[in-house]
Amino acid sequence: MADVAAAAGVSRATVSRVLSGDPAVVESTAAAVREVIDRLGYRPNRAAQALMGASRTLGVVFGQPPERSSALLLAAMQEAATERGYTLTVAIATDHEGEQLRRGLDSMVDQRVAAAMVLPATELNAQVLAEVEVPFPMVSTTDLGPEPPCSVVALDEVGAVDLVVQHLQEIGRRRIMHLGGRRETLVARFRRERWEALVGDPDLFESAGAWSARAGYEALHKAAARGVRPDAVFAGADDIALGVLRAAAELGLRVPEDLAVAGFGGLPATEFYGPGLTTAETDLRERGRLAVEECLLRLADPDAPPSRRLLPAQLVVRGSTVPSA
Amino acid sequence: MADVAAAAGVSRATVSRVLSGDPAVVESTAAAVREVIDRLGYRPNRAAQALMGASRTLGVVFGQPPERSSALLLAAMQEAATERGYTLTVAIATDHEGEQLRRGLDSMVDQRVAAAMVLPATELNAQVLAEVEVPFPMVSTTDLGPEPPCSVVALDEVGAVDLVVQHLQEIGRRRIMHLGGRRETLVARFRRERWEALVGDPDLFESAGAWSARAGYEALHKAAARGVRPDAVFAGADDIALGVLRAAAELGLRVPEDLAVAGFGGLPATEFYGPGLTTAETDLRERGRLAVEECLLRLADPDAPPSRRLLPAQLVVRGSTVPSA
DNA sequence: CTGTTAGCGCTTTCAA
DNA sequence: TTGAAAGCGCTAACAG
Repeated sequence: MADVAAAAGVSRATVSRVLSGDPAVVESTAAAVREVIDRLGYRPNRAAQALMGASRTLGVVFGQPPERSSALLLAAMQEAATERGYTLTVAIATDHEGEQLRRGLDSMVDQRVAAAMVLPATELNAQVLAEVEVPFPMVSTTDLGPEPPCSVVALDEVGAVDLVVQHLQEIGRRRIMHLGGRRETLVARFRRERWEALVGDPDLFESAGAWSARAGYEALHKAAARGVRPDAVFAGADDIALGVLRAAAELGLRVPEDLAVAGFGGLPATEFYGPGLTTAETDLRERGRLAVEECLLRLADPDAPPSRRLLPAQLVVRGSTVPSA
Repeated sequence: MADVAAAAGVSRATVSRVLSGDPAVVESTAAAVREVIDRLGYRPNRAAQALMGASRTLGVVFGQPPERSSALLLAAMQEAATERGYTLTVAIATDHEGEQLRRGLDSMVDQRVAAAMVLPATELNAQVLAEVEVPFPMVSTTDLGPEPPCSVVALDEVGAVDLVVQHLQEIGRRRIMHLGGRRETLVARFRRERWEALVGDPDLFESAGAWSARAGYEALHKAAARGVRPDAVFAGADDIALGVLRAAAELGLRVPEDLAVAGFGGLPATEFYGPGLTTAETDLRERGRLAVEECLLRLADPDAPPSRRLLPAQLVVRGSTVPSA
């Protein structure tokens, strides 16, 4: 930086101001400095910047083992962050006690991140989020209900469930079963509660206990053994639905005639799950992008109240609920 | 840190030594300092540490849009890094020109990472890797062939292809077609080359152009239209195989009787792809862990020659090649 | 074995 | 509108 300053015939302070886009610098000086900066290929030292408080890095904390969807979210965040001159640092918390999330946040504090995006996943993690004190703004990418303790940019779970269940009802299904994912999880509860509000028969619920195909497979068999006879399944995740498809075949149920099956998530591969899986697609790119945006907004205005943005899902109808032409 | 030093009745330098586990500090002093450290809940400022050169963060640069497998890799790296007191910062490069990879590495330089793990993905990115000059050790998580420009911790592609193709041959298949993934990609070339060495009929190749189910679906149809009549398909990725399964059904081919199908990757969900997908499973946890290990090894001994560790795949045989009992 | 003394590269008052 | 000076929190010689 001293070199740049010398070459441009200004002080280091001025170079610093140009770097941060300080409008106080007169344009002619600024232009000259910028010219020297890229002639010399100068790049500021992030660590030194961070030392002064104004770090240009955002934290990402995942409260569950990363899946394809978290990867997509991360990619979107990374892209948006890069565009704004920020970099990303990540932590992953996969325990059941919320302890790792706390540690992950500690690590973000140590690194002096400007703000953090958190995917709390479980109820316990959400609680940690509500209680923890950190010196930077946070935004959750999972909904935390009304009056959230921090900003939220998440999927509109209620709306998404409505989309799926109403579709199932519109095609004439009356015994719509729900197969929930990992129990400890916030979204498992949201989805179940909304489904129950719409369907009203708790007996048609079965927890798969995980978001996997195997879990879905076993859950449908278990339900069948219990004597439950649904004419539709609303699976809590696409992979759960994949397992259901196999179980249905083994139970002699034709899809969609005897059993309509809908997933949740909208993985690209779902087009080829069985006869094509009907599913609620969520825009993870948009979610990641908005999460970064929200971070920067909070940075700009630290004492604005936390906002809550819920993004709509989109229903994709395929052969698993409506026979294709 | 000054507070800790004062409370422990030592100098800041000693606190710093205790923190870095300097054996020069006598155990009694060290213990006293540690006691004060966690009584006061002191946590060192990473940025300040980084300013001195010895940053405790590792970079991860993905050369492709992150998928489930990169997510798994990232999780494993994160876990291993945390264990060793390191944190992770990530960049993603998805362009076709290698430009973004260069930028990603620049950003790692700016952040003064101690070392970086890179997944170059494409040939162009590998070239960038070979040419770029960075002030930290790098380890590639994709193989770069013999005499790599940096350390490599990757899947043994040759061995994995052998596993799959030999299995197909052992069950009596003679016309083993290969459906390759994204063309620009290093592993697409490795897999194709090894398949060709084993099978010897370039006519049985078709590029799907991407790693997706849709790409696999279209590729098999295209091959069929071309008049190719394979009795087995070795897909370059699990999702490609998923698309193949559907295309096969549409072509009136029974799996596995008329067409044996094998995937590559070992996604958990493959158990429920069609009749269960035979696939080459790779241990991403291990790969991530070893990549971190290799970073630390290089950090400890900067002028050791780059090493090349290739991890074996494991064949999982399922109904898509061998009818289940 | 431990303390003193200089910085690392940047930002930010405060003056000019 | 710009410059001078004073750190941010830590580590690394160099003494002692």
